[in-house]
Amino acid sequence: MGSGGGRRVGRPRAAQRPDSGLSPRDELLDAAAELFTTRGYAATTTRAVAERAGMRQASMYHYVSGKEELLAELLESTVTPSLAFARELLADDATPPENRLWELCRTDVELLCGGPHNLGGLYLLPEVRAERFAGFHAVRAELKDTYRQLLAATTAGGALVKSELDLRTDLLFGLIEGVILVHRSDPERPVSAFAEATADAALRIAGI
Amino acid sequence: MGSGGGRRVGRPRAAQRPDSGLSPRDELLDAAAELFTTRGYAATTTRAVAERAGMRQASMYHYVSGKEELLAELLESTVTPSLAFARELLADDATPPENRLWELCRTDVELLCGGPHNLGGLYLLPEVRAERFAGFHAVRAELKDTYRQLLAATTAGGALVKSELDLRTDLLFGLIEGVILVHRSDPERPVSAFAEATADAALRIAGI
DNA sequence: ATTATCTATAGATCTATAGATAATGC
DNA sequence: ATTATCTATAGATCTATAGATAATGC
Repeated sequence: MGSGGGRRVGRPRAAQRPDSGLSPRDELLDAAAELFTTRGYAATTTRAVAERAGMRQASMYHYVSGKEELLAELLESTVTPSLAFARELLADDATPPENRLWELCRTDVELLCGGPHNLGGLYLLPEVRAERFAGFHAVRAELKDTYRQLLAATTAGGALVKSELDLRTDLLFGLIEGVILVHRSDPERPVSAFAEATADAALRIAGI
Repeated sequence: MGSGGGRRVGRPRAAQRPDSGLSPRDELLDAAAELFTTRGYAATTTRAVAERAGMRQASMYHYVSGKEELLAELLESTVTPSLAFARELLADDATPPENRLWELCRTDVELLCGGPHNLGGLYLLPEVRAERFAGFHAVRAELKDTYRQLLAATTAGGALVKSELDLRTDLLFGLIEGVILVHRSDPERPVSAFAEATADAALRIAGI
């Protein structure tokens, strides 16, 4: 797929552009990511997404059923890698829980703030709370639970009663997701040093 | 203003409701706060705001020029009290800076998460970045600068070079605003204990 | 023949204005 | 007369479908 040199089946696009190397569906997802994070979901029209992806508004429907599908896919694609890594860390009982928790924080900040668009910013969209995105919420809840388990496994965390552990988990997870706001206000800051500093801060919050 | 017993000038409203005690403009602001925070700004129609406030869509224009004015006013009304209090604290040199910073964090969390609607949630709307809301951004920037100055005045903060101080300020301010996300995910949690716990966490982040 | 795209558009909004109406105030 | 509201609607969208078109593939 992707390029292929030139000749492609089907009517040519009206506005020809240099081949991006992406499949048309990925071009749409990329365009949607950019527009949803900067202008918001409701404020982004199907026309804006399609034209940014290099096609006409109606052609979009050849690849997706509408805006909702684009947002659902973008959301899941951001949280799924986090969860996969979190599960690995949870299983790795050769490393002290404190170190694993730090590493989880650091990679999550990298994932939320790295990449071309501010994908983490999607989490802030009010529309995300809709039932339609239950899949995303389920994965995110499982990720949060991994934070809780790792925190509970630390020396400091082991000493907490449930309500305290829950509060610490919420603050910890809140700091990690809140980092989206910090990144948004200064997108130029180098991500990797920032991710480490945030992981340090996260452990301090957790009382470690 | 407000009630007055009953008899009011002008054509009666089509859908009569018990007197809320608020002026019509405040009824509109209240309705907008609820809808903007839950559904988002772009997704909220002028009709939805007006009817929730108890009047017909067109009547809204008697009080405001449109949705933008409502959002601008709501934004400023949330951040202005924070800044007023922050200035007081900055001037109060009888109290140790550590205690003043803690108090600032605590009250800001109360202001962001207290109140009937999740007003802090307005900060998360993508539309807020628009030039139109420069007034809000200016006030917010001044508030953030107060955090920086208080942090710099602490023993721990005084030892930091500028770039470190900036990073700590960003993380600290990010935690406070990120608390909106935590509150959103569990609005039932009692605010005042939560505000204190967040202030504790904030000072730990700041390295105090 | 199959495919990817296009153009055109119906139907459903949504905003903001124009002008009518039903109260009180004097 | 003044005021707060109403009803009606023009003009500007925006979404999703129908049907045409311009490529390649066989």
